[in-house]
Amino acid sequence: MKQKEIKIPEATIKRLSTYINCLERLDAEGFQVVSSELLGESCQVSPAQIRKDLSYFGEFGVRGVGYGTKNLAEQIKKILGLDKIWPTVLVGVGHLGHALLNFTFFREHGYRMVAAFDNDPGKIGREVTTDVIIHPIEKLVEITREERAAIGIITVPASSAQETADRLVEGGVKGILNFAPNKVKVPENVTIRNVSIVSELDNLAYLLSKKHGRRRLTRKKTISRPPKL
Amino acid sequence: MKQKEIKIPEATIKRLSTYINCLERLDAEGFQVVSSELLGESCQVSPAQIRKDLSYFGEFGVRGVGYGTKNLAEQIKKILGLDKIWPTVLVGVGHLGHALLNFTFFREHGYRMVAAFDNDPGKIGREVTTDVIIHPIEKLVEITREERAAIGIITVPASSAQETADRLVEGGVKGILNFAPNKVKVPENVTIRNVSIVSELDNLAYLLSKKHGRRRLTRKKTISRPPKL
DNA sequence: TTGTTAATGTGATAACTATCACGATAGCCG
DNA sequence: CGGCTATCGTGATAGTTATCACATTAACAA
Ligand SMILES: NC(=O)c1ccc[n+]([C@@H]2O[C@H](COP(=O)([O-])OP(=O)(O)OC[C@H]3O[C@@H](n4cnc5c(N)ncnc54)[C@H](O)[C@@H]3O)[C@@H](O)[C@H]2O)c1
Ligand SMILES: NC(=O)c1ccc[n+]([C@@H]2O[C@H](COP(=O)([O-])OP(=O)(O)OC[C@H]3O[C@@H](n4cnc5c(N)ncnc54)[C@H](O)[C@@H]3O)[C@@H](O)[C@H]2O)c1
Repeated sequence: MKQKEIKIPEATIKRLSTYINCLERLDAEGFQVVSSELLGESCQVSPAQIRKDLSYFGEFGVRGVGYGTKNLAEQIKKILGLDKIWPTVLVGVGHLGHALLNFTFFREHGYRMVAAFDNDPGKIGREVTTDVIIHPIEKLVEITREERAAIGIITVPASSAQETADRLVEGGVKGILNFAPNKVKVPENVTIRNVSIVSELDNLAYLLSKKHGRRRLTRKKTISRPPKL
Repeated sequence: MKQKEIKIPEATIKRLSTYINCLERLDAEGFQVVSSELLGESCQVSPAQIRKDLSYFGEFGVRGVGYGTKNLAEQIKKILGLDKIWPTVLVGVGHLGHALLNFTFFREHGYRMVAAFDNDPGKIGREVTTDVIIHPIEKLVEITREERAAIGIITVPASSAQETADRLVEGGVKGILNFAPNKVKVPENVTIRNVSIVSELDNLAYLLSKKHGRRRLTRKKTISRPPKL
């Protein structure tokens, strides 16, 4: 496949990440070779979708046979840049930050937590995991620079999210994963992704109230005005 | 707008959830009225997109003026079913489960944690928050039924995710939010949403390695075969 | 070597989603 | 009360993503 300046769907990238997981599980179950059908069954994506997703990046299978399980996982990791280590810092060691720092899955998949920061004096200096201690927020820029962290994770309250993002950018990170519910602004050359757990729940609530709630009103003009101004 | 059997884009629902947040912030900042432009600026969505999203559900604005901030937030909550309380249970009170149970935002936005479950005897009976105690996993079906929980949150290790989902379904939940990295199967009438934090990070890694990595190879046939079988 | 088989890779097509451009209209002011 | 202005609501259009269908081809067996 030619690799011109083809636009790759964002959804494809998201799926590739899940393929890795499924492939690792299938590999553990003893499948040395998987067809797009088996992989699709395993991660709930249509076989055609899988083949299309992969076709953006090259040819990884053998016609009439399938894909080498280990090999394909390896190739996808390379595509996603997970063959390299990504030094990562986290800001805001509260409930969620603590959970993320203790999530071993990350370090097993290409990310290395190199530092954590908080502004609560009571937390400074504590070891969260064996290799990460909590630094004062004032040292964020310095340490982030020093460690050449490429990714920053924001788990501070919404009110501090923007200033935290600014500091991370100053520290030189190129990507930010933001768990605070408000969007933050970053320069052009920094990538930001927002994780909105609440939106996911809300989505669920919407689907449930549509299916199990009272009947939907049909063909009725629904106008709901704001109070007179 | 007529409300026939129009298909509403999933992306619209996701955005509606974020609009609520932005509206609440703008309201707190003193804006009694917002235009689609201001709201769009605030939550980084185009004004046209916002108007289109809303138009699926009715007319909520005043031409030449804008939307009543409080009113619009209220209306969107009604659309998403957040005007009702959703009794919710959580299974697996580890690092992540603990963080979610302590996330006050949920209860302020229509969700009520009615019970938590774990299979670790050491955790049973402990109070996680003032109103939630940890029950043994064996009582899941019974208590979930009793409390009429509509939503279940899965924060157990991947290996236990499927059996947990099965129990939740047996307990009568109609929607599941799954944080385990593997997809689980549920009956037709139950809605499942997967939250993949790792995928989000991987997405970031992909974008970064594309932008900041070595030059992309262009127009070269990239074939990477699995080892000879 | 050649035919058979199974599963890939991909162009064409359908479905979905976002953007645009503008007509409609509420409020305001003279 | 009529014209002006700001902003909504929406049909038309462009762009994006998923699905389909099948030609292609590696492996294997005879
Ligand atoms: N807890 C969850 O399950 C959950 C889920 C989704 C989103 N979030 C979001 O994640 C963020 C953190 O949530 P949490 O529950 O962990 O909150 P938390 O209050 O437990 O933790 C916040 C931490 O950030 C620190 N902090 C505050 N201001 C800071 C600053 N300016 N610089 C550095 N550190 C600072 C605090 O000391 C605290 O340790 C919030 O924005 C929340 O909305 C949380
Ligand atoms: N920690 C994170 O930041 C994070 C992020 C993304 C996804 N996840 C996923 O969330 C899940 C939980 O992660 P964690 O870090 O909280 O793990 P954890 O080990 O801290 O917690 C798991 C909890 O589940 C309980 N448990 C195990 N099997 C159970 C069963 N069969 N029934 C009931 N309870 C059971 C354990 O006793 C434990 O309390 C995992 O699937 C993980 O991949 C975690």
